[in-house]
Amino acid sequence: MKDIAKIYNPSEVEDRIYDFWVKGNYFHAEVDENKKPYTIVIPPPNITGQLHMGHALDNTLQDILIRWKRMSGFDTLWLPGTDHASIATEAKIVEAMRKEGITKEDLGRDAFLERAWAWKEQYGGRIVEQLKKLGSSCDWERERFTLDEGCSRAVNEVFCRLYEKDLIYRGNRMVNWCTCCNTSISDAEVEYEEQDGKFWHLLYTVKETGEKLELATTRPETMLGDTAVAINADDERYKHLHGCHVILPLLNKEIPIVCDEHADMTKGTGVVKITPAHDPNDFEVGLRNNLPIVRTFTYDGRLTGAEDKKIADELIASGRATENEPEVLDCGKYAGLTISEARKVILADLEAGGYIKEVEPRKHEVGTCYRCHRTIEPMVSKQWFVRMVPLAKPAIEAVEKGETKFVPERFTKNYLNWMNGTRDWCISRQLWWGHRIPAWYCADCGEVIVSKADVCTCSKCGSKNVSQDEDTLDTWFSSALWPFSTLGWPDETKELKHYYPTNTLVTGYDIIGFWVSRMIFSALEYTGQVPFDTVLIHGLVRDAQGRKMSKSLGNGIDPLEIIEKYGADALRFSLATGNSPGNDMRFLPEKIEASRNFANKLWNANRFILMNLDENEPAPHIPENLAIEDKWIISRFNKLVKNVQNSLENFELGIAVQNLYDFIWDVFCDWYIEIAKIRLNGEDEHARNTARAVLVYVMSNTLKLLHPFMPFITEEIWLALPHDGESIMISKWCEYDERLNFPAEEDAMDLVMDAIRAIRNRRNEMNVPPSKKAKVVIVSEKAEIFGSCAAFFERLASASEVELTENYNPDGAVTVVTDAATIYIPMKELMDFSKELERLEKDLAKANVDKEFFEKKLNNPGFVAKAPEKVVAEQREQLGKVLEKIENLLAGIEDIKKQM
RNA sequence: GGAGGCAUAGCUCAGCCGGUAGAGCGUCCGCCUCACACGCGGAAGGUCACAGAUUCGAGUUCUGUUGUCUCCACCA
Repeated sequence: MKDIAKIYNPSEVEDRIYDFWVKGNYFHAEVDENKKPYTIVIPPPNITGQLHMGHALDNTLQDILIRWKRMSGFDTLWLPGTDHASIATEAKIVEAMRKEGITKEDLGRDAFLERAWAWKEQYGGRIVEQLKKLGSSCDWERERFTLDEGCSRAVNEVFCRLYEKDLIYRGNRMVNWCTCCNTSISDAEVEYEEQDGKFWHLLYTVKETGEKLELATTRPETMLGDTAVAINADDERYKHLHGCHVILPLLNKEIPIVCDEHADMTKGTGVVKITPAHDPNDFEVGLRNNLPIVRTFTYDGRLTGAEDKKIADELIASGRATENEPEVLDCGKYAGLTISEARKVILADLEAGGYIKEVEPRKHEVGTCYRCHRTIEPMVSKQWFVRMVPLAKPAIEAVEKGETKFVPERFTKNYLNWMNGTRDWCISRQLWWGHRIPAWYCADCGEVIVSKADVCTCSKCGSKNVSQDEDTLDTWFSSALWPFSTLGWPDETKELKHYYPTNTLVTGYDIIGFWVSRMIFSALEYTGQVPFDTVLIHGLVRDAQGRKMSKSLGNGIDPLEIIEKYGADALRFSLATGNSPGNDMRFLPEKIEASRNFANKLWNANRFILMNLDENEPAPHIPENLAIEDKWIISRFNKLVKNVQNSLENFELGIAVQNLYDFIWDVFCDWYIEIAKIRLNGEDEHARNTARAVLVYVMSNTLKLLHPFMPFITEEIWLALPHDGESIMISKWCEYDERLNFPAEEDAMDLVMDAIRAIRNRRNEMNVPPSKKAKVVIVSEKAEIFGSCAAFFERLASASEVELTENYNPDGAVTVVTDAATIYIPMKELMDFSKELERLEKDLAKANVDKEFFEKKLNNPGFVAKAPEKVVAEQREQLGKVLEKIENLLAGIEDIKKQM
């Protein structure tokens, strides 16, 4: 028999096993109409990304589900891929170029895209390799990329269809503008941060009455773009000003006082300055009151000047301007200043002119870009939008009807809130890396042509002077199509028919709005079906202090380092343990060590079994002539199968893993293996064979249940044991079998184990070392059971011999009482009678408390009448046990007293 | 302002359908027992945040309070 290391070394095993699986082609899915499909599409990680704990958790959960379903006989597909992550990737490339002293504009679009693809080639594969280290059993042959040909085709198809249905439109709207990334971003991409700001109270002079009108603002630098001030129509303070005007300071421009519901009488002075081009609310006020929209900021965050004005004026003069086209102001002396510089200069000028009444400190939430965390500027800009109301409606209904379920259920509400509140989705981005918008503009007649195919000629005027929109689509636009674009949509492929709709989507609660909701409405619109039946939501992995892991804090834990040090199985096990759906979890070093120890325990249990096997040990089976302990462990294992199955079906992976841990460690290793040693070391060959067969049967099948959680070590061990089939990952999942329940043996073992524990406990209390063996005398009505298990006491309770008797006349014996037996250990030299008496009386007091508890319950007519029969019977049984124990204790006390 | 999570042993967390509270780590005691010291045996430690309600019975359901965290909206 070859040497097996005492300590399991995952790094020696994991890569080898992964290669073995890949060679066996076990991850690959081929449409099999005879099998029920089970499909998961991976949340595609960004190509710029490195595997972090969030990915590790997300993919561990997916791999557990997919491996379980694969073993359960489903035609399983786990479809992997990566996301081009337009803004994040472009930012990284631009940053890298900056270090070389090159800008995007230097390169031009085509050369830039070449660089981007090269980047993708270089880094896109990295995260995939990292997912493999984790053990992910994805079908790598079907790996996709959101910017690959198929996905791009789906994107164009969708864009055109939505445009034809007027669900996509282009227009001047208020958008969130990042002056750093130089692009618009969607509402979902804005993160609000509390900042210390100031509240400036300004004085605008009313032209007609000469009075000073006080209004307050947090953004004085936008005042050059003011085109009105608003008051509430019902505000008694300002009724005399209806129809009047104010003189805008610094510009000396006359702007109207308008009445609008937006002006809140209860806030501040009730007067609001209106800047339609640079504030979302003011934009709405502007539309309602037909106010001019005057843009004073450039898209790269400076104040507009003569050149900017000229361009805008030309556009307006050409007649090409569309609805809500903003005018542009030449800001004169302020032109070219950055927005923050402008604030200082404008404030200084207002101060000098006596226009500032007071300055008040104020905390407020400022919108920042989720990518670069710079302040977002609200800007009126011409962008493409998806009309959300008609699309959201069916998506809300489908979830309300339960066609897609969230686990845990509470996230349904989260989703519905998001869907109900969502505004039109700004989908165009001023970026190059992404799906270019399939729209062409005719320079001669202004026609907009949206087309799947490239356009060279204007369909309206025949001009060749057409050019494609420079912008690309929001990266989430393609992610939204992921569950079906990856299966070949818009073609009716056999994969799409078989694997779609997918089954489980596993993701974090942080992207329900970004991604989950968009997949649901997209799928309903284009495929007429929900994209998945269940969304399994998990929480964030936090650091030991409960903080979010982040780059800036530097508190992230690298899963790859953990894998290297402890093994992927230990990492996966840690992430699955104690994890309940939707809840955040902390990553503690102790936990990973505990998981590593568990793997090692398993390794050594197997080492023990292998050491005892014959060379020609038969494959796992249940042998004849089972001993009581065999029936007990088989019965317990059968229960484990049921529990694990139930837990997995309810997505309670943390509970499943806990059941496995307890069974393997506490039940199988600490009891069954120890007891099996009796027969293994004995002379009876039949008994030896039986014990070996049961060890192999239970171990091998338990490994199957554990395999989804710890794929590597279970495969390594399973292959080392006698086995049928080539790999555990394609072996048949265990099924609960009513015929393998042995309740009588379970009860009997409970009595015996209880007695063994009681003896150990008492010996410990008396500081008797395990090496000091002592005779054990058992007095019990269930002598037969104890008789058949006598050897267990020798092995596990330091018994030198076991005597069963109906009457025992103790002469200096320690008394140990359980509800099934009174046990005497003659150890006269160690006896202290008064202490012994004290102990027994203490036990008696405790037993009497228990007795009262159950009696009170059972004497309660309400309980007996209303509680389920089963519960009443259980309580009666408990009481019976307590009464027996009391009887045994009283007898023991009598004996002691006699001897004193 | 709206919505939601969490509050259980010293620490980190489980606890599904309501029926005298569990794990890991830590602590204490004893063991190198022929698979494993990444181990074995034993012990201590909890008014399950607080107050009500429902129920024969509540850590578990409902209402409120407090603390804490998160998401969404808004703040001119």
